[in-house]
Amino acid sequence: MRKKITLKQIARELDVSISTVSKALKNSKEISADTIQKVQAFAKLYNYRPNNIALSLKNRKTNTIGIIIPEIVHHFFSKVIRGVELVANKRGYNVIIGLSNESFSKEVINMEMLANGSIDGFILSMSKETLLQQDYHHYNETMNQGMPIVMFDRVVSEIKCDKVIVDDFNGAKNAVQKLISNNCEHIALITTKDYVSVGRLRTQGYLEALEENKITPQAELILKMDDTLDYEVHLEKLEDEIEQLFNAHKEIDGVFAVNELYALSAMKVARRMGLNVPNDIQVIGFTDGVLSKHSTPSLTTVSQHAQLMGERAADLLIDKIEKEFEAEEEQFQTIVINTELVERESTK
Amino acid sequence: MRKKITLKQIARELDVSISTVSKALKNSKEISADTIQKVQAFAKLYNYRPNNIALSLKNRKTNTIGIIIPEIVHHFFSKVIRGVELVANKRGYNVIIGLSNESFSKEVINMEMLANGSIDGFILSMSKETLLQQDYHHYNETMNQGMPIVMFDRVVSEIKCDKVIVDDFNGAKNAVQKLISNNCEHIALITTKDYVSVGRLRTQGYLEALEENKITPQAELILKMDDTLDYEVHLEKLEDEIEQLFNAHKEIDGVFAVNELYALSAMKVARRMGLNVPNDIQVIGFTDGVLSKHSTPSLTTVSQHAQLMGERAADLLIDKIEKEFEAEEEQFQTIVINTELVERESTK
DNA sequence: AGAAGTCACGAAAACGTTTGCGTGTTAAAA
DNA sequence: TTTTAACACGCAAACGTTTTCGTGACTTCT
Repeated sequence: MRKKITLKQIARELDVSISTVSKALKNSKEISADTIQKVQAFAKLYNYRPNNIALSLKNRKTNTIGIIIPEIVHHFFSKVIRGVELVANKRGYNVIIGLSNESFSKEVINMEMLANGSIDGFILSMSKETLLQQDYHHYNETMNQGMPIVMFDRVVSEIKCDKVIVDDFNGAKNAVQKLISNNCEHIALITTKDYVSVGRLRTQGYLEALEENKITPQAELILKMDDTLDYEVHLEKLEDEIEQLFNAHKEIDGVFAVNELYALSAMKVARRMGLNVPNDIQVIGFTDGVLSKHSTPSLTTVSQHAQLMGERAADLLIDKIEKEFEAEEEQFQTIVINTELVERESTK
Repeated sequence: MRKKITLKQIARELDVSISTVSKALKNSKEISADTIQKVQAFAKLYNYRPNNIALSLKNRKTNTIGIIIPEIVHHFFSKVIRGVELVANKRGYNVIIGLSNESFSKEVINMEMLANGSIDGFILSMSKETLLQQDYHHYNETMNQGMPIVMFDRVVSEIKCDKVIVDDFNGAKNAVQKLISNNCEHIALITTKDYVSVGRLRTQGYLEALEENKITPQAELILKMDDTLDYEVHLEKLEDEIEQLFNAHKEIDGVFAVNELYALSAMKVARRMGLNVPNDIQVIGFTDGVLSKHSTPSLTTVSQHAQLMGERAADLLIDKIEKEFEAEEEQFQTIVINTELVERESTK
């Protein structure tokens, strides 16, 4: 087992200086053809590779981007990561991940770990806890130190940085419009509490679609779940509440849910109550998940193009990193990713 | 926007030497209380943090581990990552990811990118293409340079390194035994081609269970899918073949599938043919996915404890990294993770 | 043959740390 | 008062690169 070889070792073996070796490997014309040949042969033999860390230190650039997400076991986020990784690799960058686990403190810790020189910039989506506490100092501190940040999906207007978001409002609106066009007259909304911006926007889209069609929104048809609960408990409670809703409002013939699981639960409850999807009740979910495609009936959803979001975020970030030197006045942009209604069997 | 501050800058401002600053920050007793106080106050004011890259270079240690997986948009792998991240963070390490996308060359490229000093060790699962080509030189080269590797799930005996694997054989055997105990007499197997070791082992488990129960395995009940196909095409073909199988063998009353999707497809086809799950036909899948839990009927599966695998792999790797100095003769271990049969609605 | 230019290479600084050791100043011991 | 010891700090090397600049040995003009 021979360890990695360095310039210094090559230099010693070949009895030349370190600089000569370095230049020879780069085919510098300062070096004679003889020496170049000799050095390169030796380097190849010993499989020399420049040490990345040394390069990073010298160049004050790591060619690595950090991505911090609340959770990785989640289709949306893993698709985003894939997108990020895709363009990052293409552009010569590595990706280092940090999971906040929806916790504020873990988010802060993780960012601090990476911000100390390990990476050139951040791509991140805020944890729910951060969203709740509305404490954004760590983002601003990081940016103040000259580290660019691109936020995606869960953003907040108070933070000035580049952003990539989904057009939640129109996505929801179009989905509900679809239900209306399919002759639904009593459309329920299953959503989360409002502190997450995306939930709020989707609710607004729902309301807007109703109003445009002269349908008076009914508060009783809106179910707001508390999604900070433990997963298992949550699911049971969710089904219970949906069942109550359906029982109290037999007239419901359409459901728009802000995520896949809510939509699936609605279908499950409906079936349990003897209702047929999509004949008695139509359902649309919001997400990019895998459940929708494989459920029975398969679920019509609003696709978020998660991978595309990752790609755009990465491009945005790398662009900013690489033209850092032009210290023109900061110019932030927000990219809005359009949603797409993927029609499957849960709607007519 | 003030950039990150360094020891040198603090030293200059306070008119002391760099070493004094460094020592003061570490509360060295070489330094007077006065100076310590002064330096620390200044450092706190400017939010000084040691530069990680410089530390990595100096210590010849990055405190980062690289993980290379074939695909991230996949519950099994993202759960593994979560496990790795969990213990890595707890033990003071970062995680950097590389996706091979099931491609040999991408795997090699990615490993080379990371092996040049960016990380202290690898955790990886082989790509299908690598498995097919049986070209393992990059693993051996990496290990020869003193970089420890821990492989998980998809492993191969030719490579000498630490491994974390699932007990595929017994997992499969127990699942099939369960079907048999539930009075299934004609059990079909839906699997992949044999080049992936895990597929082969699961098949063996299936056969073993049959034999132990004096049931003669029938080749016609075994469906081997070619999973190198494009996903969509694959799915259609899969359903077709399952349907043919079911039609040709109406006596089938149990199905064991080597992954979630195959199991789900089997249920789908069965339902389409008017069969009731689990009354007419019982189904068990192999996986840790999210589909099983939320399908209707929900699917009985062999859980792989993916997160646990990640945790064990990370511990194994970090242990090796940290006792690297004891250059005793290499000792590799293989950790076998037991599976667990999670009973749901697709079995009686 | 002396001046000028080319060639091929080495020295050294820089990136930001840590740390062993040397040193000047002061205080305590002889 | 001289020797010794403690104290508080600075120097310099090291990690592995890249790159600017300097320099000795030839070659080539005039």
